[in-house]
Amino acid sequence: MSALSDTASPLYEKVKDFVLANIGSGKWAQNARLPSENDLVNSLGVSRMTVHRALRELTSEGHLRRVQGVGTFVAPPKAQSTLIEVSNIINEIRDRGGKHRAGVILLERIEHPAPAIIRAFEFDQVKPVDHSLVVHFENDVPVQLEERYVNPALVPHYLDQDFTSIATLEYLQRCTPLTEVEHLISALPAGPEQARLLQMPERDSCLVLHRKTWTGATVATVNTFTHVGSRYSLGSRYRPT
Amino acid sequence: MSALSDTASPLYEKVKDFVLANIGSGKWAQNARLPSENDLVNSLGVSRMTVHRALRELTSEGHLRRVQGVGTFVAPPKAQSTLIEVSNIINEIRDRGGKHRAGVILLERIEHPAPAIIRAFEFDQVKPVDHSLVVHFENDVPVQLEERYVNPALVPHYLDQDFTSIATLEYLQRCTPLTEVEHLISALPAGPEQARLLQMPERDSCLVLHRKTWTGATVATVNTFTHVGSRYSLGSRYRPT
DNA sequence: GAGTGAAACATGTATATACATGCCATGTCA
DNA sequence: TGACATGGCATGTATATACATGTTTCACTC
Repeated sequence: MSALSDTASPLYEKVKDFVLANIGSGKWAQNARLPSENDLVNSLGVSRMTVHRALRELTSEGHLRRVQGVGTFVAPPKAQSTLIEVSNIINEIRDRGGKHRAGVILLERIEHPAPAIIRAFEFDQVKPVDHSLVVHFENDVPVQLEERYVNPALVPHYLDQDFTSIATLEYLQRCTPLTEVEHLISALPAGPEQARLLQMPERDSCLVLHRKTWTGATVATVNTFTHVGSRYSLGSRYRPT
Repeated sequence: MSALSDTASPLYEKVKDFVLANIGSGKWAQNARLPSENDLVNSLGVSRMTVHRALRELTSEGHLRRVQGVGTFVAPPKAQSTLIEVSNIINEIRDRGGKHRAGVILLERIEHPAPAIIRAFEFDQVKPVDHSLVVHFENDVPVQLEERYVNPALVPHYLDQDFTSIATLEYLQRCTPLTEVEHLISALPAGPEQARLLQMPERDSCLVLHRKTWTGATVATVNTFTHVGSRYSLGSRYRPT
């Protein structure tokens, strides 16, 4: 009666999956202490070296934190990729000081079968997709337009999210064990709809961030249009291990 | 008479250092085959598990490529960070097909003590810095302006580089064992000089990539101005291990 | 009560051993 | 000459064992 899966993957992979599942389900919360290696040896029925390898790899991947003589702990959500701070515009406005006000308007929110434009983004073509359109304000001036295509099945409680208080990219980052990320950044003249929503002249430039996230075979896409005049920028910092 | 260092680090670390040293010195060239695990066991005097761990970690770090039943090989220089394909505009133009021509003009190339603007970039303030200004053309139309501040001491043979044939970011990526990378992307109206060099109206938008690379304490900076009308974009794809 | 030392316990490393798995070259047989 | 089997060799995994190293706890001593 083992808690490990019965797939064909190696044992140490099963141990890793077991640990990740417990973290993902919330059973082992952030900074919580894991059972010791010997506990896992007893409860999982594998050798200590196997457990040790699994925990060591999870540590080097950033999921765990280990302290010799003390124990193993769930690491805070890691910066899984670069560009994660990108477009967290709510925080940016907040950091500018007290006299600025951040605001958000949710313009549209529908669930619908994937149309052509979404199929082009390689969405799972069967299930409906949550499409939402959000405008970010600073002092009642629109500075950013976010267009999201997210498969709700992928993200737990995605539909319950409060878009006004939580940065969406940050939330997605937290919840999706992403397997691949693609960023495309360009500067394009605003189309009619973008110009209307951002209250800007129609041919003025938008800074566009197209972000595509894979989790297994499913894809989530976020397009962010930023009014150039707003002088926001997108940044990232990467520190290799 | 072991080939391993006599520092206090663990054995498997010494094996890793030994392998990396042989790769770095060029003794084991790219795609060359390494001695087998058993060979290394005999020549280094450590157990196979220790050798195996070292090689496994180097593989997961992207330095080696291993094929079961075949052997271990020196991996091609890894994509050390995301955004590496960024701005490799020479390749992008070449990939568009035969009817396009890529061109480059080196406008300015001086070595000078770091002025204020460079000190602001946290350069080593003592040594002179190579400053160069390069314009990329497609079919005689300027599409991109690159402004580089590089410490020549950092990059071997940097001054001998042929800017017209080799993508600079690619070259820097190859040569510098970077410890940290920062990207800042913004869309800004072109200033007088940028407008003149890119032959564009002065207030039209530029897509600007500011790239700052640390190697230890020294810093290299590349600013890239792309004319929005050229419809080039900056992209990256990240695949976590 | 304060300080000390040792036990208990955690992770970290190193080794020997065994077997599994995959690739390739060699040799045999048709 | 071609197809196939096989042995050799490479990496991959799993285990038991031993010891090293760092932290906490707790009992004992002064």
